[in-house]
Amino acid sequence: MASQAPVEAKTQGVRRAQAAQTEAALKQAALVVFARSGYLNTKIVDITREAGRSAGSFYTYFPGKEALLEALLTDLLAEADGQVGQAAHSEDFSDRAAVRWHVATYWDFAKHHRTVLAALQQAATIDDEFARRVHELTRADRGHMADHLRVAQQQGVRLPGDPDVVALAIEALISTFAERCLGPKSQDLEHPLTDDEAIETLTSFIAGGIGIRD
Amino acid sequence: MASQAPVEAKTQGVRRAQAAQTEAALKQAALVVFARSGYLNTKIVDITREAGRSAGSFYTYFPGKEALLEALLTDLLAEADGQVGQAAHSEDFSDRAAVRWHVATYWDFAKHHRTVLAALQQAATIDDEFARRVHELTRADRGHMADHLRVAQQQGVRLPGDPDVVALAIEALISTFAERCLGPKSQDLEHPLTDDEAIETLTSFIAGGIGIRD
DNA sequence: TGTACATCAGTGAACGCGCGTTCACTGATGTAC
DNA sequence: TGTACATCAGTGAACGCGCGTTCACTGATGTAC
Repeated sequence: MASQAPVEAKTQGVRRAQAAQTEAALKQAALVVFARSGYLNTKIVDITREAGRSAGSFYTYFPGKEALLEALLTDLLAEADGQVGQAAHSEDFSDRAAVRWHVATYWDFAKHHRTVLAALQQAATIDDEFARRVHELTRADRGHMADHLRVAQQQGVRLPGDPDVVALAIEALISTFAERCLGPKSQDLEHPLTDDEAIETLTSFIAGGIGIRD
Repeated sequence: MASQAPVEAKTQGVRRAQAAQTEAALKQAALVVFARSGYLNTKIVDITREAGRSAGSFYTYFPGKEALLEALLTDLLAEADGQVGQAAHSEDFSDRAAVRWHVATYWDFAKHHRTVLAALQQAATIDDEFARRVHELTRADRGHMADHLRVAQQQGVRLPGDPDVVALAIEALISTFAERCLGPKSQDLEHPLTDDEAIETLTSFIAGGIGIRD
């Protein structure tokens, strides 16, 4: 496997590949351990042990646990950006389908990235810088949603409050509900939901909540 | 002040009073520091310094930070129990007023106890035992709410999903929205809401969300 | 292709910081007579 | 009321654990000639 590297990469190649592999192994191991114990409970050696490396090896790639989490966040954003625009969607939240599209998109995202999202949340708890970044990241979403809500307003929908406030409420609802259902320590429901049930329930709840009468 | 203690309490009284005062000072100081820095970032000496005592003094009253938080939780529950039944309320969530009553009650509770609630949340992040207790405490609320939703269902209201799931969604919405608006680090809104605006918006959102057409 | 030297990923024992926790001590309060 | 001793809240320096971080070392990979 590793010995079958491309011929043109012979020079410097093995070392570079080794390094890349170790860095990837550390990130992957971090995801495993974060999911098992949570970001805050994870020690550097937990990660290196899971990755099958020595403790010192960690610092070749990351100056600390925070930097590793930032790398995971960068990966996540890169992946998310890669998927942007892959599907056009309606701007108009007076349309239930537009609401559903947003709910489903966030649900899939939250499901796929639940470990990193939970880790970011935990990091934000004790680290103001992470708190700021998480807040910044979600602000875009809220603004986006508020715009959609304003469109709906112009269509005659009577919102339960200011669009920015309602957007905050929707975000609170979806993200916390997703966390409780998908999170590593979801103990909240006896009967686990299918994705579709969750998305349908959230969509109906939000559609009704913002005043869509269908 | 301290020297004007009641005459009948002379024997043993000063010592007991001193002890009680120190314990209270530590709890009060903990609330101040938790609000300022968060539970997880708070060190024992931060609390004793805020209380104007020495580090060692802490352990006369609490075996550790967790025990202090548990004491604060006990106080909170005692206070909440003292207020139970002070107002009868409608069981029927097909009535918007019943929904509003619940929202307002939780909102006042969350506002009054926001520091302890945030601290518990943080403790639950790294401590399974606290996670279990928080989950246990909120389960009662969810069950309560699910019952109300079932009543509404019998009144012909078409819920967006299973009553237990909808109750989970409502709890997620209210608690996270309250945390974002009231929490020590609420940076989420440019224009802070009045309590009434928040309660009205939440009530309308939830009433619409569970299918009440008013 | 071969040899001698340079570079670098990876190791793990050791170091040291931060902070929780202890403990010998002080002085005030309480008790006994 | 007074005296001698006992108890206990409170002190803060010191101890030590846990864990992040470093660093001298190894062996494999890469380079020069």
